[in-house]
Amino acid sequence: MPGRRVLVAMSGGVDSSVAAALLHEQGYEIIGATMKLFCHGEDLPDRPCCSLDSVNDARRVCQQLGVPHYVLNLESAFGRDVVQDFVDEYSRGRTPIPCVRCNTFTKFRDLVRKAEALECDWIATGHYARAHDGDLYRGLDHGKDQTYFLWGVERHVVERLLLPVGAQTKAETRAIAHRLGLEVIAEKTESQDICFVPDGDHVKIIRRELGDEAPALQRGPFVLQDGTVVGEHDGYARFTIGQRKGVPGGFAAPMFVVAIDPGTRSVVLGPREALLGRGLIARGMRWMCPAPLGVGDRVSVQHRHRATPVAAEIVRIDGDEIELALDAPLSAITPGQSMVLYDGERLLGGGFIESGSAAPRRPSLPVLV
RNA sequence: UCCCCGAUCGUCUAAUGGCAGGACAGCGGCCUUUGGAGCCGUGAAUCGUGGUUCGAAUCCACGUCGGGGAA
Repeated sequence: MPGRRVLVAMSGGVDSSVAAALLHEQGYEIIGATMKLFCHGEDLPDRPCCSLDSVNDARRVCQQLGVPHYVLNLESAFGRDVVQDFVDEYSRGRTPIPCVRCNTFTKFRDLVRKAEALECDWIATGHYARAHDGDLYRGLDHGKDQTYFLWGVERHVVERLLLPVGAQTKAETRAIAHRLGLEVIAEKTESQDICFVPDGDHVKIIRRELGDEAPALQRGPFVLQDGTVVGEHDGYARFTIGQRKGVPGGFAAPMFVVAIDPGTRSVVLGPREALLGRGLIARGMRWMCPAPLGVGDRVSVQHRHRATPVAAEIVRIDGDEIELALDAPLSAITPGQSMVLYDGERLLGGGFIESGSAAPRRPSLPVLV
């Protein structure tokens, strides 16, 4: 019989502050915790999360609620599991998704550890998602749904997870913040950019970690799919599949990055149609649902944040590798990004995209014997 | 040292005597807890100097630059 003590992850933003306040209102015993994931050096103002200001905002909300507040220093784990991977992925010509790795390897894992140390019965966050009996469902406000970033959280964590804002809209959350007197944070802007990249320039991080000589930061050719060289770029780490910004002009139609080849440092360009794929392979597959699905099962796949999911069939599973045949083509299937499987609103699991393919693997047809 | 051909936004190009237009790139905004995309908005050019003409990117002369040819 679980009690009422809950450890709330508080970033200092609107969502997690309201989450804490709502649970407090409902009679839970709240303990606030702010995770310090990295050090910005000389602290930058107005960072939506992880800045000194944010820690102070979270502390202030806890004071207002009259509850304790802890700061968890997770800098070394975050550096190892998130920042290092971020840099490695770019070096390999892939596009990392640090938010997923942070949720999977840092945030929730250490939050649970701290919750156990404090003998909490529950943990809570300000994510727009809904948890019921160990399953995770999309946030009621589909425009704000964050399940795409949460597929790596383990089921036993979800079983103890409270997500108070997941069943309401962002507008409602802000309204509640005002009602509860959380004026300072009620109108904070949405967090954006990668939290450990202060000014949105991720190349700086790569340079800091790998130095100016890193191959991913050296000049290289822009080439068309037939091999024609059409220009020069300042480092393939500045590009991702589907990107249009920064590619040379002079074509009749917009051109997009369709591939990155770290071996030759080539950034391959092609028209919009060249981005379409009917097959997808992912690795690091994790299932959140109690019983993993198998070959022949049908799912709904989302291959990037805020993309519309498409129906697909599982055509192969080898260990943690999975291959899907898509009913409809997806654009810009990007190695390194997440693909998340759903059954309607319910999150089934996810993995990291290894590759897409133009032609789907032949779906398994029923064999008549 | 002669003869051709060419030169228009950052790029590719349209306008062949009548307001220099488009595409792509750029920039700004919206959107967004990754990177992108998308949507809305926006700045940007006739190689130079003369001449012809009511009017020149367009015709003429000279020059500059680029490409090709010529002992």
